[in-house]
Amino acid sequence: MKTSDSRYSKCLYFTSNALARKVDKLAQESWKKVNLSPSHAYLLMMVIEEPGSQPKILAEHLQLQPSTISRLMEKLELKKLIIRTTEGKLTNVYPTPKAKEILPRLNECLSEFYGRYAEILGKEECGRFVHNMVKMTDKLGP
Amino acid sequence: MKTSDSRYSKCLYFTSNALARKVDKLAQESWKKVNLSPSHAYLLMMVIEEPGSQPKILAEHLQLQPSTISRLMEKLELKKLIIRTTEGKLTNVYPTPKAKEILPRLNECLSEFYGRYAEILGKEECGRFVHNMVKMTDKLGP
DNA sequence: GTCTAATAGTTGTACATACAAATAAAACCC
DNA sequence: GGGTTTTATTTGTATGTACAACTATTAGAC
Repeated sequence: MKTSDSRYSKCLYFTSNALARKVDKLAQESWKKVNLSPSHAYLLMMVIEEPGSQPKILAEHLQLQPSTISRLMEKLELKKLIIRTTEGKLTNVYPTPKAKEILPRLNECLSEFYGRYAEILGKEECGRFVHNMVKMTDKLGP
Repeated sequence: MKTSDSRYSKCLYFTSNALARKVDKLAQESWKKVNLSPSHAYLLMMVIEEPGSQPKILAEHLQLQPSTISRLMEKLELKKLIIRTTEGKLTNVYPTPKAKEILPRLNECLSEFYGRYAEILGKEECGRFVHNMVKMTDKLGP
C-alpha cells in the first residue's frame, strides 16, 4: 500500500515518520558494507572530520540527545573505531587509525546512498525538498 | 543549534530523521492527556473507525510491520482498550466500550495536534509540504 | 576561599520498531 | 484427500532513541 492511500496521508506525524522509516531502510542498506548503522556512521564521520570533538558538540550537530551520543560512542569504542579521553568534565573523542583506514569506504557508502536516492527522487527536486524539510524542522523550534 | 546549521543539513537521512523526531515530540505531548503514545493512539483510532479490522490491514494503513502492530496491540489490550478475537488464521480487532468512551478525547488530541503544527508551520504551506512528503515517500518504493 | 549553581557526561530504564523464526491455518495441486 | 506451499499472526531478540537520575567537575557569588 502506498503512503498516499493511507487513511493518515494528510497527517504530519504519520507522513514524516513513514518517510523517515523508508529513508532509514535505504541508508541501512548503504552502510551495511561497513557494518555500521547510519547513525553510527554519521557520528564516526564527524569524529574523523573533527578529531577531539566533545560529545555535546556532536549531539548538537547530529540533533540527538547527549545520552544517545554516549550510547552510539559505546559501540564505536567497542569496535575500536574511536577512543575517548576525559580531562576534567570534558571528553574528547578521537578516531583510531582503524577508523581513518576505512574512511574511503565510508565516503563510498555516503555517495552511494546519495546517488541512490537522488536517482529515485530526482536530483533537483530532492534538493529542494530537503531544503524545505530543514526549513520546516527549524520552525518547529528547539 | 538549528537543523540548517548542521553539517548534514543537505542529507536526506539526517533531515528526515530530525524532522520525524521533532514531530514525534510534538505529537507525544498532544497525546499525553490520554496516556497514549502517538502510534498507539493512531492504531486505536483506526480500530474504532473500522471495528473488526485485521492486523495485516492495520499494518498496511499505518505502514508498520505486522510484528510492530502485534506489539502495539499488546499494550492496548492490556489497557483494556481493544480486544482480539481469532478465528482460524485471521484475527479481528475490536474496540472496547472504554475505548469508545474516550473517543471524543482522542479526537480532541488529534485536532489539537493538527492545530498546533498548522499554527507553527502555516496551514497552506504545511498542507503542500505534507503532500510533497507523501509523494517522495511513495517514490521510495515499498 | 568556601558554598552553591551550572554544566558535561554516563547509566538505568523504557519504548517503538524491525527482522527472523516459530506457529498455525488456509489454499492449492494433482 | 493428502502433501506442499502460501498466508496471518505472534514471539524472541536486537537496536536506536529518549528521559530521568546520577556523578563529577567547573564557574560564580559573596
